Amino acid sequence: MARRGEQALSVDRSVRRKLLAGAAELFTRKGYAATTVREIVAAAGVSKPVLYYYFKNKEGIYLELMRETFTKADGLLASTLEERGTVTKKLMRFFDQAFSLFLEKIQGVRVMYAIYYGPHQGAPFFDFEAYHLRIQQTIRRLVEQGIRQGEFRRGNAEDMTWAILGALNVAIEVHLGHPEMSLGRQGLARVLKVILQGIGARKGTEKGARK
Amino acid sequence: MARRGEQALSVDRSVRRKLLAGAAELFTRKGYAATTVREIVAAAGVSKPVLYYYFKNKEGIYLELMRETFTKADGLLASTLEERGTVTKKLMRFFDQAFSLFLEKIQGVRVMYAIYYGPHQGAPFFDFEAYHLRIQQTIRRLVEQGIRQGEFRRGNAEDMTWAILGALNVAIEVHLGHPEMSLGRQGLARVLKVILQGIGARKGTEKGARK
DNA sequence: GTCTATAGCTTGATAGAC
DNA sequence: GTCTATCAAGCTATAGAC
Repeated sequence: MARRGEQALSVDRSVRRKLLAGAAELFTRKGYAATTVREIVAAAGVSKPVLYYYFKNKEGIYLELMRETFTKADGLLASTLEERGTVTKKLMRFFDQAFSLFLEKIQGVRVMYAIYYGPHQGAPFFDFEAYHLRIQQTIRRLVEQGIRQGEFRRGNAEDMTWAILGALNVAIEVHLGHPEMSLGRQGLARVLKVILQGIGARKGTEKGARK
Repeated sequence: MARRGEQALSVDRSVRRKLLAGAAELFTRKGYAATTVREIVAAAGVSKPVLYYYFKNKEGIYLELMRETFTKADGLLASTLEERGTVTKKLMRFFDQAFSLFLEKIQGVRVMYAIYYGPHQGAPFFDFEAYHLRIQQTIRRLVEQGIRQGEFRRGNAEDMTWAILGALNVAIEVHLGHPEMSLGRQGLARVLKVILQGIGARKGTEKGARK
């Protein structure tokens, strides 16, 4: 049963992926509501029942697509908090991996953006907010840690969090709209550094920094 | 002719505004394609020909909505560059006014976001990119000016531009998704300060700032 | 089961009266 | 400036042939 299971799984994976990829492309281009199950299965080169086998229905494939897109992000958030080293290092690594993850799951992210900022189109509820919040809180904890450890300037942790998050947001959104002028991982790292230089405490000038 | 013109204009304005506001609300909630001319005129409490009188057609009201949303932004960009004073002051003032403008035209911005990140839905082309680019270039010029004048640290102007723009983006997007936790004008000003403190040159420590 | 023709509805748009 | 009445084009659903 194990062998059959594995074999089935590999075939499974291939068709499953095709369906998910096709659905993502169609959801992005035409929107969730305007995309028909027919089109999805046609794009994957399979028949309708195949979709209903792997996913319960159109809602199911959408939810699975969102789940698949965000599930790795959750792991990244958890591992970031557990990491050791300076907060600066943690943030740099987190941004680098988060951006890589974004690139890997960009089709899913596109669908997310369309649903989040556009009309719901009857798409089933998926808790995007929870992820936004978790990312924000992770960064905030890092910032607070940085302040406690004297690595960052004493100041409003909330404001610093938004400044940092802004860099990730901008990198993602530039890439979504203009992939050809994307900052890329290196660019994002540089922008983050620009911001951290403002947040990082400078040795010997802890106070009196502002005029 | 002046008097008649004025009178006509004031009545005009009222119905026009109602149509534009209703259209914005519907485009946001249901999407451009799914919104019918009938719904728009019903929301404004007028009959169909009224819409065709003020705007050429459905595309026309959409384009006018976008034009109305972005036209003031253009003036703001121009006046910002002409202003006098420190670059920091200019940036602070620009962000404050840009955010106020965003709040004033938030319905139009919502429609823009939906079209930009979502499916086009057959909406006529509107050059959002041009505005994004113009905002980016304005900030970039300010940054370069700041560097030239010794007000900002010598560094990659592009990276600094993205860091700054990130703050505005975040403030706008938080407000769009969670108006109740909006940074507001004050919050945005604080976040911008956080970033500028990193970009601004510190007196007497021009070099050797980083470890 | 599958395809196709068509009836009926909805849509964007206009003519002409007031 | 605004309305009623109406149009043509396009879509959806389905009856009925195969």
